[in-house]
Amino acid sequence: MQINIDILLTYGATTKRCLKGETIFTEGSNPVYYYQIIEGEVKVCSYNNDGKEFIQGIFRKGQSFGEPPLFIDKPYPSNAILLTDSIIIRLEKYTFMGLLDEYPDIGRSLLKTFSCRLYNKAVSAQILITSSPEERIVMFLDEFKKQYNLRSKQKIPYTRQQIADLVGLRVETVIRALMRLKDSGKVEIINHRLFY
Amino acid sequence: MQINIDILLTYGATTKRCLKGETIFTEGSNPVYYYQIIEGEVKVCSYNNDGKEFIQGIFRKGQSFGEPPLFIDKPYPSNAILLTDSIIIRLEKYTFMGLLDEYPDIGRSLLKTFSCRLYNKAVSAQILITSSPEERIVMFLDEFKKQYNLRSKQKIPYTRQQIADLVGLRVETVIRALMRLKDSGKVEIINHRLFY
DNA sequence: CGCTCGTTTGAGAGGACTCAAGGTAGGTGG
DNA sequence: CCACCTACCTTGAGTCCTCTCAAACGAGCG
Repeated sequence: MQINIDILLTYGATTKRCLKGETIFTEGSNPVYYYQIIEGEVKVCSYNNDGKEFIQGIFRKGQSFGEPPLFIDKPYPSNAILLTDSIIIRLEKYTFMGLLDEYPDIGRSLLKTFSCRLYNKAVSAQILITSSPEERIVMFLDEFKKQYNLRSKQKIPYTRQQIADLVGLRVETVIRALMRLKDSGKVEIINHRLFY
Repeated sequence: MQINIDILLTYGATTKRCLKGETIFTEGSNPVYYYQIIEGEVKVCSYNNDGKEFIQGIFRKGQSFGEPPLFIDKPYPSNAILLTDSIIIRLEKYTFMGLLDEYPDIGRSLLKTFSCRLYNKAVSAQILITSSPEERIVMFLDEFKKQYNLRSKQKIPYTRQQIADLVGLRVETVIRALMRLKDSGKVEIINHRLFY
């Protein structure tokens, strides 16, 4: 989802520079803004009782995030945290709703975005119930590449810890699985960098 | 999501009686219809490489299902199978899109539905990465009750197998976890029937 | 009664997790 | 240019517990 920045500004949106590690919203709080990334990276994540982190998704330049709770009367189920220094533009919830009324196309593309996300969630649920760590990781990598239309042997822009948090495993397990995947030729690891 | 049946019929939707076990659509096939349940129950599920089933969701009377792929050019990521004899109404994809144009309210409520589902998926991802079976099940039951606004000590309308397939465990594990939950007083089991 | 579908119980194996420690790369500052 | 720091990666050993397989029990229905 991406709304033209000029339109957002016309509607009174404000931009803000933020630092790596800053929190945009937290689990349990009530949604007030529509957010879109002008520059930088955001992770949306939550924690289970053990304190284990699960990354619902990582959003990059141009993408919006955290919209669903705006439409239903529920607090955020997750946290949004900056992975890098970023510039974020945000628009007040009610203004955003007005904008939706004015521009039916935005509603339509939001439907598309949500559809896409639901699709991805269906796939990632699939990943989460797969028992073999190798399979989980390969499924995740496949999905990642499909999402960004990448060809073979791309550098994977995730740390082992992030992969672990995305597929629901522990770092050590991810590392050991990646080793086996390297041995069987499915991935390449050059100087600790992962390629697929 | 629920569209008025008369409107659907006006637009040329057709209703059909179907039998328990029938498949409405299958993983990998291309979406052609919007579906809504007039009577009965549908499970949307997929299978991982081990053949283990994962239930993405169970839909009941009045609900629509399988809409997201209509909006993006992707095949279904899951199968839809009838859990009971049912009556299903379906509308051709392109007609459905036209209907969306005519009735902005439908688009709006679809956004709400999708938001709800994304919210639930966020929660269920949370469930899937939780290690303790007891916790998984309790989280699932909590979510189920919240979704339907139920109070305490409700009969849970799922078989152990279905719970297992919903939270990503094996039947036996679910049964043993339920036993422990019964012992600790968190659930009640009367004559094999589960209450929470 | 006899079928079917769902539930229960037991024993054993495998493998992810945990904890603890050490290694490596890239950036910073003296 | 080197020492240091931090974030990330890697390895090992041991435990725990889910999964697997196999078998039996229970309830509902024609």
